[in-house]
Amino acid sequence: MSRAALSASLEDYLETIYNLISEKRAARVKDISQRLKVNYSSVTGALKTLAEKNLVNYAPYALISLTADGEVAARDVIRRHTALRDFLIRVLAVDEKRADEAACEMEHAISKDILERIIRFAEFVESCPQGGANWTDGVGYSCDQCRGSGPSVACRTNRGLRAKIHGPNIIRKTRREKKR
Amino acid sequence: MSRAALSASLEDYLETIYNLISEKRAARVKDISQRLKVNYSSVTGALKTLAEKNLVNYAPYALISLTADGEVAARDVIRRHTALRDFLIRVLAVDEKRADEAACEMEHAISKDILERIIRFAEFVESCPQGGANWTDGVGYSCDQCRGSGPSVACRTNRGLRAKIHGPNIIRKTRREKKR
DNA sequence: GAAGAATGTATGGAATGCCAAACATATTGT
DNA sequence: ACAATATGTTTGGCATTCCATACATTCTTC
Repeated sequence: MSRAALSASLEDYLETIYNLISEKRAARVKDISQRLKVNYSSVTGALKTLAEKNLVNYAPYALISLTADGEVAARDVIRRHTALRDFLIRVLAVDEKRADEAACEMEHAISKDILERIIRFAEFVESCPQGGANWTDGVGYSCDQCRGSGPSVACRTNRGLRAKIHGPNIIRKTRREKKR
Repeated sequence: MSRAALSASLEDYLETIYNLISEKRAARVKDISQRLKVNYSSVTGALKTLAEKNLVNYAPYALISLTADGEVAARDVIRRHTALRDFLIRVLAVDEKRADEAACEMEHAISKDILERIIRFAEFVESCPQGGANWTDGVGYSCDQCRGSGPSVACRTNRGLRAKIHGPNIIRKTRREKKR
């Protein structure tokens, strides 16, 4: 099929085009160029590539729009971006600006499987009263019972359980895999 | 700071070299090539680049070692890899193989700030019983208090949201994915 | 210790993705 | 309407990173 896995760069273009269209009803080379901080000519080049892949409707000097396929692909990227952003903000307490920047960089390197878990986990942390952790700058995380810096007594009592649930300690050997 | 920010590719080479040296006391072109699934000639090329940057000691046909700077850089990559891997395994309950693969891809796209938080958060989840969430395949996350058939008091307070997490409707089966 | 196997290097070429500068088209202001 | 300006395109060039092929060196084995 045509599902030929887009490069990070092309994903960025798609995402930007989608956002521009939702915000301003139209995407222009100039705006894409500004957002992505690349040269006009880079944008033209990318648009041609995306047009070849049938993801954007592109004609010289005309406004740019997404094809149906392009919209699907863009939404997928944005879903990853949003999920990561939410996770960073809600779970790791990263401020919005940084979370957005970081999501930008990480969104291209995340599998569906892990994305799902991140989404679920963020939802869980948000909704489960037991799961609430608080980030204290310069200190780390604590929950209401564990306030202060180190783990409390209560926290220690359950270590065995934790270990049982999550399995024994982890081997730290790394293995490499071919990239994209 | 001669820190000229390495490419993802060069980081992979460094990491691999480091691991090979710790495992086998020596890094060879052949082994690097195998681990990274690239051609011998790509390895030679990368080694030259790394040598120019004073990160590896490279002489044709000789064993490869890291310089002091190279070792620092490699450890930094590995720290990111390990932290991500641990987080994925311990917090998101991803199986080891996948966690390792994912860490590989994400390790190049993560800022120091966020890395620190991830490390702290994983530590927190590990040590605080209140922060422990459990991933149930096909169901999602739950905490100990939310377990079992009936919702606990704590959970009832949040019933609407909890239904979203625990309810049978949102998540159906584990989905397979490929891509990338 | 030399033939053959294994390992490593050099070269040339391909794909991606960026930029600068020259050129083309469109839009705007008077 | 049309000159000035803004926007978009083309071209050529550079850097990265990979591969295939041919060549070079080192290691192994008889």
